Amino acid sequence: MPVRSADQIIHKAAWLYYTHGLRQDEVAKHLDISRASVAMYLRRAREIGIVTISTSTELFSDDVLARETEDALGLETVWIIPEDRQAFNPSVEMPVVAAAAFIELINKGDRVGVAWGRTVYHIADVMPYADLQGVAVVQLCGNLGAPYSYRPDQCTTEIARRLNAEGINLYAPLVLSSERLAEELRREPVIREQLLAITDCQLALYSVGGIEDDSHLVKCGAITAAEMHALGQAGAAGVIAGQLIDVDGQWLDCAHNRRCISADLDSIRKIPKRMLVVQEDSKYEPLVAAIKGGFASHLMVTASMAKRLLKRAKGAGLKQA
Amino acid sequence: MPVRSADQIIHKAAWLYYTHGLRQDEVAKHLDISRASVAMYLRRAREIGIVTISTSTELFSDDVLARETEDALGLETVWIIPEDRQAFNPSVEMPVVAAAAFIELINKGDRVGVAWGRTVYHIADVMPYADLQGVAVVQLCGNLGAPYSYRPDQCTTEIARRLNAEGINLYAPLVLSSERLAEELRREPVIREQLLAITDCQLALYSVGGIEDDSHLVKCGAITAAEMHALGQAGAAGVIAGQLIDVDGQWLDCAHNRRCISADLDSIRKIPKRMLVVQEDSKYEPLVAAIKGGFASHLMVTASMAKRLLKRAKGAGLKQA
DNA sequence: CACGTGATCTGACAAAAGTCAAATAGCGGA
DNA sequence: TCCGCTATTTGACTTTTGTCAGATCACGTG
Repeated sequence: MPVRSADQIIHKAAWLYYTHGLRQDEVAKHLDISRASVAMYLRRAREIGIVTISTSTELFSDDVLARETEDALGLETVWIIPEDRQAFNPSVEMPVVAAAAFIELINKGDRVGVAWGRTVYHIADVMPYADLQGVAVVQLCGNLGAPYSYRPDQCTTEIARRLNAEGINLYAPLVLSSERLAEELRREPVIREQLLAITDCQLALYSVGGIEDDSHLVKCGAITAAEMHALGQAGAAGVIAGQLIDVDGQWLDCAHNRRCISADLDSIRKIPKRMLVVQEDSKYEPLVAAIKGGFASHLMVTASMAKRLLKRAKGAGLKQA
Repeated sequence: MPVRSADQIIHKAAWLYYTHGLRQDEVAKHLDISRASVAMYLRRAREIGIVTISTSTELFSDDVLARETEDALGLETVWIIPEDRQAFNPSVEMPVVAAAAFIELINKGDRVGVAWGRTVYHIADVMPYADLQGVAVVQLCGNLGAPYSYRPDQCTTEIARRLNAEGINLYAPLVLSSERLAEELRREPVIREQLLAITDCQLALYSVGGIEDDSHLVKCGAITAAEMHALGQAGAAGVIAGQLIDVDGQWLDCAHNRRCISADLDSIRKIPKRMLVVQEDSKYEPLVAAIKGGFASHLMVTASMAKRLLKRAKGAGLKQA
């Protein structure tokens, strides 16, 4: 066997086939071997990794990153928001792209759940108008007076309005002053039904909250900064639909969560398409927790965030359970 | 049509198909579209150029260069000798690789022509031993006493010996003192037959000579340095099988050529596989002439030479006629 | 609101690619 | 030099893919 002749012929066959677009029998004729051999060489070429989806051109680098992140994290779809590009601000563009992607995920007759947060509201704010009759937009978490102009029910209502869909609000506060009251309210038929109906959603849209002092729950007055600190000590890692989750994405057994009226985390996990949109790169830890907890099947993040996730996944093996 | 969703689905389909190796119907199921659409997206992906032969990994960069050079110059096979790699000296390695590649080109019962020169001798010197009975190694050009230890007949003989093949020497001088004598000798039946038989060769091996003062013809005393200078002025660009060619690779009408006993250039051009091996990067112009003249179907050069050829071909369009 | 436009789906057929058992060739060791 | 081993190659067969015409659908327009 002469020097590299084995690789040589494999590479040449792959070149003629993939770059020149010849048929296998043409390649065979060209190299004076049988077509079956060409098929074999091509299989090897693929195994070796000679043939790849274009990564060389800058054009597709984000797409490749998206695909790799999907594979590494076991997600169905990942959207990457480029950031290096000048005049391209994730905090402005991401909601627009997210809204478009979100609409794409909706099928006729679907029931879609919408949680709450700055990100979700921003998405609602740029949601294109569409005619999705027969679609129902349901509120995933209880209400809460907000220091800014977006309350959970407003998100739901606004999205439903824009999509010309039915809006189904949850007529309950997000947090109650006592566990007992929360428990009782949850048992109320109206509320109970609505919470149960969440399992029927085909699609959910939410972000994940942080547990810093400037977190949404703190700003809205649902939790004091001091309490949040304590919760962080107790293992809280992020917020999903108003509820705290630990580093593994599991429901955190704490006073706040017990006093919460919101979608049961397991109900959310059962929703087939769970679209998680994260704008801020600072939400890395909450995001990791959310992914671990299985709260994302569809994820939209910045390129740098995706790279961090990918790096971590490759190193340790962060897969959703 | 949402932001980039068109490209998005094309890229994803290509990813699942090419990287994950899913079948088209599996991809279709995954993306919830018809198989026909998958086929369409994949076609577009190929058209756009999403699928490529790996160029990212250093591993194959030389192979890619080889394929590109083949394409640009219309050659059948190009071998690249890497040079950047440390402890890899083209002048040492190339003959070894050339010898191996040369043997690969020989088929049972073939008649192979061998010309003469430092390069060819070096190849002969490292030619592996093989048992190629039924193969004939024929000498392409007349003999010439050499200042070093390699004469044309020695090249032929040595290669034939190593390959255990039949050696057919050309019993004539390369250059005669008069055109008349050369003409008469060419008409001699023995010589004539042998020269005609060159057309029957399936394979030829040679290098291309330069026209500098240190060129082989000058060193061997066939041409004086002064004559060579004049020939250069007259349009000589290189030497093939002892004969001068112009910049277009055409036979140069000059005294030397007319006094030469060697393979007719057209006979050489008719040989299906013409393996041209060039070690020195300084032979760029002669090489270009040789390629233009159609003297190469198989070419072995250094990476830097290939790059120069490629650059030129891309710019101007240097294709063999 | 009918219309045209462009994209996608369906189903079916032809073409190409994948696969496998058996034949063959190359290669090292006895 | 012969033998047996392994890896490659072949030819025949099955599966997958490419492609087409017509139907359908979404969407923007006059």
